[in-house]
Amino acid sequence: MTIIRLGYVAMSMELTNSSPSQTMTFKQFQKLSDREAGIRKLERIAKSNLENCLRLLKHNKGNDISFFRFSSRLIPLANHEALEDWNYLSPLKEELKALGDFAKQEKMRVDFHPDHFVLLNTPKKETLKASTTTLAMHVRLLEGMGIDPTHRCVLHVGGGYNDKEKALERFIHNWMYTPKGIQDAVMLENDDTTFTMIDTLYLCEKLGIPLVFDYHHHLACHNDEDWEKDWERVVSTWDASPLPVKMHISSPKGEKDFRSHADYIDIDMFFTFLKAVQGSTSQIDCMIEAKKKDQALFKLMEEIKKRKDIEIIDRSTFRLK
DNA sequence: GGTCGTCAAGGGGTG
DNA sequence: CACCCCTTGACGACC
Repeated sequence: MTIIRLGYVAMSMELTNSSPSQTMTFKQFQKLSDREAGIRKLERIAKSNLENCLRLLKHNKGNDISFFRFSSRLIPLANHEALEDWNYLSPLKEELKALGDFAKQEKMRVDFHPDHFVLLNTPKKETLKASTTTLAMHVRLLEGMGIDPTHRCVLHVGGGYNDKEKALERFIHNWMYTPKGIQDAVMLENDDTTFTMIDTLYLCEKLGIPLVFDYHHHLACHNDEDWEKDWERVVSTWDASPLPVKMHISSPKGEKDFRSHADYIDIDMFFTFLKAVQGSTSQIDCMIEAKKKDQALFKLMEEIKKRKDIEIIDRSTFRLK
């Protein structure tokens, strides 16, 4: 019997004034006459983001939620090339450790999803360098928290560049030049426009990377692939991971804007997926990507509780009968 | 207190 | 090659 654990992304719609993504744009930073004062301000914003992030984890604990994606904007301008000399880690040591200690103490699965400008298959050297720098920042933050970075960063395969086969091969080529510390942190996700489940499986099996299956993306971009037929292969990409199988769950906003995320999760679509994977592995962690964030998780659980074919474990975890 | 424009990134599509 | 749209949340300006 497969345990299903739900998580949500980055911010809460319930907790007020708890943004972990407050920011200062580079344009604002440049306007400041005193660069050192600007850096101190960046540090104050980062501290507030980390403190709010800890509040979010405590909010999660209070609601039995033990699966959470950190915002990738915790440290504003951390990977900006004009601030390469800024050591953002040392002034944030305590806050990072507090976050990691709490997550470990409460046995929470926490991870990141660096945004879609992080591209490992780009043909441009500068873009690859910036992507590697951004990934290195994510790994450093995890290390600062005292959390093993293994399989904590979900990425897309990248751009198609008018030649999908070549773009896949370039991923492999660039991967060989990617530091091992970053390789170990990466998971790959099928996307909604270019790289299907089978395309992504090709890379994952070849390079030993866990595949995060996004069912909504699959419905948007599948090339007539039968996902159920190859689901076992997806599960196998997690064999060597210390973490359970992970997937993304979201629902289309509408027919016209099918690829956009709806406010909440369509329970019927979710259960169509769950029924098909039932029994395939001991646990699946489902990251809810909905506009209403934690409220979407709570609403989904309310609907799930009404069903007769499930057994509730806690406020974010259940099992199919 | 809503609403709109701006910020930042790379890819992708159009002309 | 030029342009604009995609996406995200924050935030300033405006009435």
